[in-house]
Amino acid sequence: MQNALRVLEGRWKLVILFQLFGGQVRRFSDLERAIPGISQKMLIQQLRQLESDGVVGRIVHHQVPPKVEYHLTEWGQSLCPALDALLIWAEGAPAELRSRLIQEGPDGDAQKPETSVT
Amino acid sequence: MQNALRVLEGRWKLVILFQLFGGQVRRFSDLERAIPGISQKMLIQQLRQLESDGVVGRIVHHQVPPKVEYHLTEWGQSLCPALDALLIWAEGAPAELRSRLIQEGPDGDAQKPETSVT
DNA sequence: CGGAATCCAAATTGATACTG
DNA sequence: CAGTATCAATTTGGATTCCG
Repeated sequence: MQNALRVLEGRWKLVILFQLFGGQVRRFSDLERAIPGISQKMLIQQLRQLESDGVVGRIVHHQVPPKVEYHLTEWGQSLCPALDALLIWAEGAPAELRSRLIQEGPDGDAQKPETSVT
Repeated sequence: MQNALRVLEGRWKLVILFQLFGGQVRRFSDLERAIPGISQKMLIQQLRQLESDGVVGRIVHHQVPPKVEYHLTEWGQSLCPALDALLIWAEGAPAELRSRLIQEGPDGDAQKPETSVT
């Protein structure tokens, strides 16, 4: 079980999966454009991992300008309900969050203990 | 939206959340024991992040042997449907995965191109 | 018990440049 | 277009020691 969750680990995995949500087929450059901030390296790396984990499928069209399309595999599709639920959850995010996380990368070993006491 | 997803990023975040699933209240040591492989440092770190992101709540009981309990906040609770869906998804994981991921940590810039061609 | 602090190694990510 | 290659910068993770 932990193993399955590890498939989703990674800075861009979920974001990518959302792009492929519902059976969408997208080209490499489409994804690149659709995901601001991601680098080619990260995009291809995460895609490769998702691919080798069996969540994403890749199809190469040998044309003059190369064309490669990505999509969710069958198992990947079975993730949709979860992605959907996550989407709903994300919408209910506290307004603070929407802006805070942008600047400060996760963590930093910051601390501010006692939150509530009895 | 990307922001909300980042809240769940982290090697142990989801695992911890699953422990708090459904309104469970657990002590620090409970979590430590329930999550094999995690270190105190990681546990406290991830908990603090989840806390500052408003997903997890923390209550300190000033007793002789200290006692601290963690639980999902209201927003955290709203994540349950998603966790549930993930649980279901994870169960349908290909048998291969169940064992593969254990050894090889994610990535490593590994590559094996052409998966399927037209 | 429930951390905090430190040190340090390893993994992940990012920016940039280059290629078939 | 769809990557690959490299290198540097962050992050992450683990082990250990100490504290109220």
